Amino acid sequence: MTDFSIGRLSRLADVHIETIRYYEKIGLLACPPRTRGGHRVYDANHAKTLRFIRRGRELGFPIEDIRSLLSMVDGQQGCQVIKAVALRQAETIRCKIDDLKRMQNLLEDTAARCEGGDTPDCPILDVLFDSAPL
Amino acid sequence: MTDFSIGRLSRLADVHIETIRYYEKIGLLACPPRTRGGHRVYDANHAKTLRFIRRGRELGFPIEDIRSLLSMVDGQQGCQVIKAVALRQAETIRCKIDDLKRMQNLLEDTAARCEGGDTPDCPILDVLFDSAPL
DNA sequence: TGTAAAATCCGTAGTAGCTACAGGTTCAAG
DNA sequence: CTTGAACCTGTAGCTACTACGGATTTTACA
Repeated sequence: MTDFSIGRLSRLADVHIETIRYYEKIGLLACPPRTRGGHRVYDANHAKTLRFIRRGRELGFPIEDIRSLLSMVDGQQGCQVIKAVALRQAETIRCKIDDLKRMQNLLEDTAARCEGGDTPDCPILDVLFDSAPL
Repeated sequence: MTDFSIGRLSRLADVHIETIRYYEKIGLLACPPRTRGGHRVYDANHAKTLRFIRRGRELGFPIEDIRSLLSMVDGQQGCQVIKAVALRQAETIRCKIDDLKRMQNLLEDTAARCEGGDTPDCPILDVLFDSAPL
């Protein structure tokens, strides 16, 4: 009832089969028991953990951070450490957003100044050839 | 006068030596002449191209896009194609920003609701265990 | 129960875009 | 002429998967 194959787990958690095996190989997801024939048999706990992992990846956590978070779930660290990891991640993301915004502005402003004609000088190329910092 | 070693080019363009050799290997940067001993000798054109590449990478262009852009510089396509590449890149970046903003909001909101105490239930973990879409 | 198709197995290699070595050679300053 | 910095090549490693090939197992149907 509560047991399912890797294919079913894949659909349940929306994670590719190969990725599930990969997570097992790197020790992120516990090895499940096997059938006599060698097929993996998962249960609800595996599914819960795998969704946790997928969710963390979606939020941009590196694998090693997710590994830490998972050990915290089992451990007794309370919230502080977890909160710290989350805020560090939020800060990392904020920096990425700022970088991307600068890129986007430069690209769109430059493209707007480009008439798209056949003139030999193109402001986009000028920007690319210009080595001023972003 | 206008000639320099790979180390000097590296400092001029702010690109690691290994990366310069990598760009040469994948055919992005022209092979420079060599000294009798086999050391690479660059000139101002190499430097200009390399800065173009670095700038493009900073703006998030994939290598293959940069390769296209470089061939356009030599070619006669005019601005249209270049503008299209730039706008496509701007759009890609906009999507990335949107994704990241959603992640950041979720992380910061959740962390704010976390008291950081030793209570067994942590809203951050709840969010991670929750499989609702972002 | 037999069989055919779908699912799963494992291991390896490939992806992007570098980075880091090891072990040797060459160049430039004094 | 020596010494130490810079350079050479080639290979392996990084992150987080993805794709493949060829064998085996499971499952659904007759």
